[in-house]
Amino acid sequence: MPDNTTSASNAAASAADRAYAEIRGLILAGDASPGTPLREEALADIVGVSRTPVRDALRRLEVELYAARTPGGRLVVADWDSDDVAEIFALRAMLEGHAAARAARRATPAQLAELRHCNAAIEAAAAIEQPDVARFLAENRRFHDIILSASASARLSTMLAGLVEQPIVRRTATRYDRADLARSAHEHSQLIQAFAAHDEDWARAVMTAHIRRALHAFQDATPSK
Amino acid sequence: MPDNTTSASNAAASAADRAYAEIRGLILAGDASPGTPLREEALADIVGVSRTPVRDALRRLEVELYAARTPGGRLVVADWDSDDVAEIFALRAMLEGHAAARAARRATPAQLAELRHCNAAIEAAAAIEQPDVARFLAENRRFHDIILSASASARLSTMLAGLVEQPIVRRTATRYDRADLARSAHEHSQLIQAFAAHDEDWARAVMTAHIRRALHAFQDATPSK
DNA sequence: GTTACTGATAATGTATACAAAACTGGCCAT
DNA sequence: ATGGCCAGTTTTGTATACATTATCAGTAAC
Repeated sequence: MPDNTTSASNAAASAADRAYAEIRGLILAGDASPGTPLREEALADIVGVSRTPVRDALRRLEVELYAARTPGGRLVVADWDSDDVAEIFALRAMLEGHAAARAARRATPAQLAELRHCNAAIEAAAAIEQPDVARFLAENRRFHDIILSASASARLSTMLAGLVEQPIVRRTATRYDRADLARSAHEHSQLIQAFAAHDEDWARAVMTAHIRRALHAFQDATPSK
Repeated sequence: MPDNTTSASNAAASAADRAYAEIRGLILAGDASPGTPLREEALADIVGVSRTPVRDALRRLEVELYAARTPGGRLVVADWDSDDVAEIFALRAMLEGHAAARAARRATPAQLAELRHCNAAIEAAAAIEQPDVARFLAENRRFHDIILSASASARLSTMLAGLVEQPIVRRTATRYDRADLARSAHEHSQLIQAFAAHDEDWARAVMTAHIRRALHAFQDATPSK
């Protein structure tokens, strides 16, 4: 699966992809706080490539709203307040709900099997004493990707691409509640049931609830910022 | 208003913007039919700029799904079947409905006045014997832009930017039904009422209905393709 | 006749040099 | 002091040359 935007630092990827991953990493890690200018040449030096692929990466980050443009055309690290996070989750709830509805209509037996397999891995990662959070995040991401591809809409995939990981990655810094992880897995299994029944409304409702709960889990885990 | 992506061919705009407008024009006019390769150098010759701004333009067109990438990384004009159009309208209905709900909460008296003024222009364009379709389209676009800015969500604006004009521009080729135009204006006035009452649900419902009706008007006006 | 390979060809990806525009500081006038 | 203006500097925008990768035609082996 050529999902190079997911993997952390694929050495074989193109210079533009490496620049994208690295700069996004700087932003998400907080090394570049909101408002910090993103200067092409400086970033080119950091990444070790020329300005051209850096420009490419910055354009992508701008579309995904990691970066914002000043009136004069310069880029700075975007500022995300709590309203922004709520808005992201609201949009995710709508769009992923829609994707789930479409997936319920189209899901093939093979895709259902894949989802079950994936969710089993998620449960395994959540069930143990010290939950394997990295594994959980990776498999969770894959679960949602499978649904997205089952929904068979390039537009949805494009729109959600910029939305999915953003808050999740930040939350990685905080610690996960084991109960939350188990709840996620349970909601996933409900989702699979809805797909198996080809019930669009059910799938949409479960997905919407799933995302909304994630919002509140996120807010609870994030002190105040 | 720095909305350069809307105007047809702003001579003062940057090379990248001109390339974007011109290439998109080629696609929407049908001069480049679906599947046609979009070669950077050839397009650079056509637009009269170098490959660099053409690359920029193509990246934008790719994000907005005017162009699709082949497995090897080459770009071709994207193919839009009727399912695709229906999907675009479904997404627009969700996202613009959401925007309307947010706008209902936030709309200022100044924005309401602007919307009323704008809709008066739309009614004027629709009321005359030979409707001024160009004027109608321009003002209609402005109407929706005002709502979008009243919704105060950069994310929504970004996401909808790539969605709004696409089917509308194509429909320009077909002739508009005068009754459709009048209906649009009427629905807009309902929308303004909902904003004035700060009723989010009402605004969302009216907007959703507005877009869904537009879908069916579009489908009726488009023979079969 | 079909398939697998190999080289030529043509496209995109990257680096760098140059042009244009925007920010910064200081100066001058009020 | 404050506000506007002008030059220097920095930063982005554009052009072009080079590197790398994908495509395709032709050929040989089966």
